[in-house]
Amino acid sequence: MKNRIAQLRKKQRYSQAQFAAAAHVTRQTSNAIENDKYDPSLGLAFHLAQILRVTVDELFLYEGEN
Amino acid sequence: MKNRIAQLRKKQRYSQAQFAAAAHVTRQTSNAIENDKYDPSLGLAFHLAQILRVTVDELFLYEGEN
DNA sequence: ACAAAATGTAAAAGATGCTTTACTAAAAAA
DNA sequence: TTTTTTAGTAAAGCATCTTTTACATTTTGT
Repeated sequence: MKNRIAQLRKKQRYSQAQFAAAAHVTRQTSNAIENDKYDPSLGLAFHLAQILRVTVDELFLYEGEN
Repeated sequence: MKNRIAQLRKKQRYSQAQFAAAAHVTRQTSNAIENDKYDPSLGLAFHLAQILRVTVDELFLYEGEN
């Protein structure tokens, strides 16, 4: 699943560390998600979307992968 | 996190078993999610939303829980 | 060029999601 | 009421997500 985290994070001038702190997760988690190492939990997906002021559907691009 | 799965599933006249089959998960998984035992993975959330023809944001109600 | 900040990555451990097997209870249909 | 279908629940095991600690590389600022 692809996402637009990096794009939107940069637009709001967050570093990965700042963004991770805002989301109450570690920088490693934030980085892994941003770089498609794995998908976040649903709750975290909502939280990230909220911080970036978009919907979950706008932040993540689901392509029937499975 | 609350959800509207039961409501929308019934509207489309799926049994839990039929719905689970459509989603390619077990009936137990479908039932547990529907009854708020745990949240689905993000991928499954998208899949369920797709089957019920709503967005993830419409299907799940995030209330800043955590 | 040098220092500082930001990003990428890895391994181990704990937490959560999903499956399998199996059994019970409630609701619908006959 | 009896049968059949649908829904709820539980425990064990494997898979995935997240943290912690730690280090390497790249980018930015001076």
